Amino acid sequence: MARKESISSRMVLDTAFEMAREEGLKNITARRVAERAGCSTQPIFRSFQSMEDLMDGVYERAAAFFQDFYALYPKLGEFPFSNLGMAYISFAREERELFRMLFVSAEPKKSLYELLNGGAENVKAEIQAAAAQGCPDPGAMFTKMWIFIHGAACMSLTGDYDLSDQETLKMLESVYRSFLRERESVSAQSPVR
Amino acid sequence: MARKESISSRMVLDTAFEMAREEGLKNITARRVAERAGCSTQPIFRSFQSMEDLMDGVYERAAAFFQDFYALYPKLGEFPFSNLGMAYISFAREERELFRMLFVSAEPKKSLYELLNGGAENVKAEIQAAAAQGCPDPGAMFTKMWIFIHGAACMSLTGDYDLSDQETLKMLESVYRSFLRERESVSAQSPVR
DNA sequence: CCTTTTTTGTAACACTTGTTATTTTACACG
DNA sequence: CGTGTAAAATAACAAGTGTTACAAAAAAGG
Repeated sequence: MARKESISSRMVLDTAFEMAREEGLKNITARRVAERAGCSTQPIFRSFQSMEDLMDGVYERAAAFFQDFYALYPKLGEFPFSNLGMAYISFAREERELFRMLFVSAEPKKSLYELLNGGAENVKAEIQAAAAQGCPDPGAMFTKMWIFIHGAACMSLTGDYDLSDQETLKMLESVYRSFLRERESVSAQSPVR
Repeated sequence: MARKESISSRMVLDTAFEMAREEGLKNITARRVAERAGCSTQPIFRSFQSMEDLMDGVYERAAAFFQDFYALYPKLGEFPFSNLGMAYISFAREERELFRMLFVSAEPKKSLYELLNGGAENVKAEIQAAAAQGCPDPGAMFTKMWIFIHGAACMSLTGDYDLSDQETLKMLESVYRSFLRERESVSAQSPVR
């Protein structure tokens, strides 16, 4: 009875997401998405109420993408935080723009806990693993490890980090062992929410 | 013989810099700078060839601002990296937008060394101080300390870091001592250029 | 006071943006 | 084979951008 849909909202979101992946949210316009999708701007606004709406969708897609990346990341090290750390740093290196969007943008839409695969379960597991290895203050350990991991990830954004995965893994383990030995504890209040 | 200048290029740059300090470079337009400076857009383009030119000036001003901030930062701790670390982290917390512009933006115009007060002198001093305290691999020590410091700074950008200066200082010292004890060394190649 | 010269203000241009009105197109049912 | 209907294309609008042509203003020397 009516014309068949040729540009689905899925296709629009796919296109916008790929662009965001390559160049960030900054220069994504309705016309450029349309051009890349091979259509006019009309199908975009049929699927999404506004560009802001589409950008929200891109953000959600990026969050899901990170969660998949994390879930599928190969287990490289045996010590606590090795998997979380390596996945996080690799994500920053391989998906700079998505990492920026999710973890350093000015208006964070989701907290770290939300982004780490449906809550704090993974984080809790790492903390318990550290405790099992005799860490006197697992909370402080997590705080410090996380700051370090975040630092390496953010450093890769500006091209100031060029260690290989192997070197990174070795460094993370070395840092973890350093922290494990340290008796002094940081304040009880964790900076990571 | 001619009309007296009422809006100097200095005034224009001051205005644009203050705006960048508050909200970043993103939404700075000729008309908004003019409005805030209390003039039309004309004096802006008399002083600067283009908006890009003005933004370059803002960046240079931000770099100088950071160097002053660093130079004048009170000496809070005695251990190596305490001054550099505390100044860097405080700068990130107190001047989020400037920190973003200088240290996490996609197109870094100046390297870290250039930004750290005219070269690597301060960094070298920290490394030598660490060596004097018996650090077996001062280069690796610097790499790890710097990653940690950068991590804390970047974490404060998203509101995920809320330790006080005192707590931060204690944590930095604790981390430094952890690294000092660690015998294992990271790869010889430093990620920080 | 008048003229010259430079600075400033006004207004415009060309372009890009999100968004929407309107026309065209293509499908599926009668 | 029309014909109604939803989708897509076209083209427009309003707002905002950098930038510039041009007119108004102000200072200083004659």
